[in-house]
Amino acid sequence: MVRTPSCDKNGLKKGTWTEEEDRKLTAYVTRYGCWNWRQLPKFAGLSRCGKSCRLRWMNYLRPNIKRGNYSKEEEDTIIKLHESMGNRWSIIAAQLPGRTDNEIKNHWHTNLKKRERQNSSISNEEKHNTNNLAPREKRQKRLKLQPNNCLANQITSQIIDSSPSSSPQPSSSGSSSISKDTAVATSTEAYEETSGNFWTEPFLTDCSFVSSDFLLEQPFMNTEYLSPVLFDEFFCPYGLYEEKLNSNNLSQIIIDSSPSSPQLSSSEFSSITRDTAAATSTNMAADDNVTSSEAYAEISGDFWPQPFSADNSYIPNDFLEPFMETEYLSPVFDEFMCLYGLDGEHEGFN
DNA sequence: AATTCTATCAACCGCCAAGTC
DNA sequence: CGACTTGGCGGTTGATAGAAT
Repeated sequence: MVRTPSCDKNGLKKGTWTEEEDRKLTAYVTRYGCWNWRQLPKFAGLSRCGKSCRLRWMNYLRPNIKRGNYSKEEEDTIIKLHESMGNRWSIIAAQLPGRTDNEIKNHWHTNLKKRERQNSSISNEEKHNTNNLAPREKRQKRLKLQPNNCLANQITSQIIDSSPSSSPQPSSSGSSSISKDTAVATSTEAYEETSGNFWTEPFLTDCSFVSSDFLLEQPFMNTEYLSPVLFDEFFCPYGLYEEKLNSNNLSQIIIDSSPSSPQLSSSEFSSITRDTAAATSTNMAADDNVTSSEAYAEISGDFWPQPFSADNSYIPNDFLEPFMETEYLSPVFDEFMCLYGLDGEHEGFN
């Protein structure tokens, strides 16, 4: 049932995933999220293409994947949805928590298709014509199709309503991966709290488990040190951007990227975080007798492609110590600490 | 016991839409 | 505005387990 491992022309491994590879991928995505699937294998130490990693994670390693036999309710749902929507497996999967589109597709082809054939004779001319089309034509037809089925409309609109493109959220790809994976990276309790219907409602993260008063009291709120990106992300869920930015005289950058607030597009977000780095570098330059461009390079340099290799030695280690004594864990706490070389010192919290 | 057939499902492939440069 | 990149989707493949002969 598994493919024999082989390598493609670029030396990337193909075929069955080993336990070691699974461990590496799980460890990396759990800790850092999938900030870029294409780059991810390089930093996770995997000789796989990004697509393969994504597929493995989405279909097998992701938390809360339900495996094993399908209940009658699940099968009925699949059949009903397939009747109304055809092979739109991702939409069908969205209605079955824990099931992946690939798994549903396989189950359909191996079990349910036969049952449906037995139960009903296909008389619909439209269906007949559609089934005779080449895959590409089917896809084009499907994309042009205006759903006229109530159930299909209802489900599609539900999904669109919670999608990043229809609500004012950060980037579709960026934010969805951040929000999903941030939840994964959080402690178990927090993850359960934030996940709920997480996979179908990815933008409803509830961060009420940390008090904003508590954060505002922390020493780093008064510091001039500001991480270019992770600091922003760190405060993002708590809606504390404005306070922090104002405290750093960065009021020209008014942002609030909290998941429940009006959002930014990914381009807006990245330009703002770059701007934040630039502004921070100006402060650094004043303090450290370096040019702002040098400081900027130090901060932002390879930050996006290599988010955890930035040299942040300008942050004093004792700066975060009081915070490390808290029981509160931010969704990006690990990343935050890792960036400053403090990872591992707070393991007791988990 | 050996061989053939069938079912299963993880993984690959190509295409497309959206985002970015 | 066009080229390029990325993530996501659905169709398909192919190795293997288990059943049938």
